[in-house]
Amino acid sequence: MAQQRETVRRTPLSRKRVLSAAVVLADESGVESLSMRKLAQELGVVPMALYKHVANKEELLDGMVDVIVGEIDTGASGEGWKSAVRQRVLAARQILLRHPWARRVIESRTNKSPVVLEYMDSMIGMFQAGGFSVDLTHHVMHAMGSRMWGFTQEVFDDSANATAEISPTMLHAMAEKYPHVMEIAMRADHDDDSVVGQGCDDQFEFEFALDLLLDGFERLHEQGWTSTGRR
Amino acid sequence: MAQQRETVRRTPLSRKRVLSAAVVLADESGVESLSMRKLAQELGVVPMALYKHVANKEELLDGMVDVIVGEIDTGASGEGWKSAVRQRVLAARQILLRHPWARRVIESRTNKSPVVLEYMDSMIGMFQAGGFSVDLTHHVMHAMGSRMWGFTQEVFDDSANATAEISPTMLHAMAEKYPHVMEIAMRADHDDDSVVGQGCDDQFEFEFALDLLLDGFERLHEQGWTSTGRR
DNA sequence: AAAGGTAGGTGTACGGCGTACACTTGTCAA
DNA sequence: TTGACAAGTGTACGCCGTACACCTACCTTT
Repeated sequence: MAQQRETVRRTPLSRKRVLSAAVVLADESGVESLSMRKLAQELGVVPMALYKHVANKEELLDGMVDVIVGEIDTGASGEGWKSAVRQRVLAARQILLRHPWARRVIESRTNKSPVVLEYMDSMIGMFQAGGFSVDLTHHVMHAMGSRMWGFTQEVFDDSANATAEISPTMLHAMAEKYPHVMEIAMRADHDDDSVVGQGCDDQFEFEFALDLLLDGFERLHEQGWTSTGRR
Repeated sequence: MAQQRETVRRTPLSRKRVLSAAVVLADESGVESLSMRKLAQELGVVPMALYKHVANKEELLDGMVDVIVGEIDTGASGEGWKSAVRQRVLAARQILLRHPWARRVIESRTNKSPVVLEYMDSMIGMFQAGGFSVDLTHHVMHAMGSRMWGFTQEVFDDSANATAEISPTMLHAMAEKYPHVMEIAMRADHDDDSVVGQGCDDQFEFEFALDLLLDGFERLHEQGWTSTGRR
C-alpha cells in the first residue's frame, strides 16, 4: 500500500508508444494541431516526459514517418518491373490514404531515415532488376517524385470540391472569369445531377498519372535510353 | 514642429507593402521563420498594425502566393499546345526557383485565390486550344500536379546532397545497407572527382520529367483518348 | 544489506508565437 | 466645427517548444 502509492502503475512510456500515440492523434485531428503538450496529455504524462524518448518535435515527426512507411506492404510480386512498381506504389497509396497528414510531413523531412532510405532503395532495385541503366533509373526516380509514396498531387482538385457550397450567383460569376476551370469542375462528376459533384475519382486520377509515367519509362527503356547530349 | 513630432513621417503601410516585405523576408530567411512580429518589425510598425491590411497569417500567406504567381510570365508563344505549355511551366519554374519557400506554401493553401485560378484556367485553356477533350484535359491536369508550377519533386535528391559530409566509414556502411541508393548517389555527378558531387542537375531532371509527361499527353491525344471503361 | 549509478518522470520557467480588444491619432467630408 | 472613419498602438491571453534542475524507483556491484 505504501509501496504502490494511490495510482495504478502506468505502463511505462517507450519510443514506440509515443510514436504510435502521435500517429493516432494526427489521424484524428490533423498534424497541424499535434503538439507535444497534447500528446503528453493523451499519454497521461507531463510534456517533458516525452523528451526522454524523442529528442524534439522534429524527431517525433521523423519517427511518425517511419511508423507509416514501415506499414507499407513490401512483399514482392515478381512478374516484371512494371507491375512490381505499380503494385508497390498502390500499396503505399493504400497506407498513405489512411494518414492524410503523412504527405506533408514526409515531404517536409530533409534527412531521410533508414526506413525511408530502405523503401527508396528497394524501389530503385525494382528498376535495376528490370534492366534499367543506373542513369535512367536515376531520372526515372526523379520523375516519379512524390508519386512514389502514392501521394495524389492535390494542387488541382480542391477547386472542384469548393464549388459545392457556393451560391449560384457566385458560380455564374466564376464561370465567366474562369471558364476552363469551371468546365472541368462541372464535368468532374457528370453522372451526378447536382450542379457540381463531390469532386473526381482520386484513385482513377492517380492510376492515370502513374500509368502514364510507367508507360513512358517503359518506352524509354525499350529504346535503350542514354542521356542524349546532356552532360 | 509640434505638428510633425520628432520622427519623419513614415510612408504608410498598404496590403501591397506588407505582402512584398513578407516575400522578401521569406526569401531571406525562410518561410518557417516568418512571423507577424518579425514582419512588423521589418516594417517599423507594431505587430497589430498588420491586421489592418491582412485578416490573419493565413491570408498573409495567400497574398504572398498571389505575389509570386503574379510574377509568372504569362505571355503566349502560339506554336502548338506542347511548346506553349512547356514554355509556361519553365517560366513558372524560373520564378519559383527564386522563392524556394513558395512550393510548400502553394501546396498548403486549400482555397485557391483568383490569381491562382486564373493561372490554372489559362493552362487548361492551352490544352483545350490544342484540341484536348474536356475529360482528357482534366486527367492531364491531375497528372501534371504540382509540376504545373515548375516544382521539382524534392523527395529524392537530398540524400545525394547529404552524403557529401559523411565520413568514409559511414559511407561504406550505407553502401552495404542501401546499395541502389548509393550507386545512384555516386553516379549523380560522375564528372566530378570528389567522392560524391553536390547532387544532380535539377533543371535536367525537371525537364526530363516534364517532357515525359508532355509526350505521354501527346500520345494519348493523338490516339483519341476516351476514358476507357472507367466511369 | 549498503551504496551508488541510471533511466524515466516531474515542475518550473522562458521566450516566441498569433491575435482579441480597447485605445489613440491623423485626415477629410459635411 | 464636428464627427466619422481609417490607420496605428498597447496590453494581454493562451498557446507553443523546450532548457534545466529535481526527484524517485530500480539495478548492479560489493
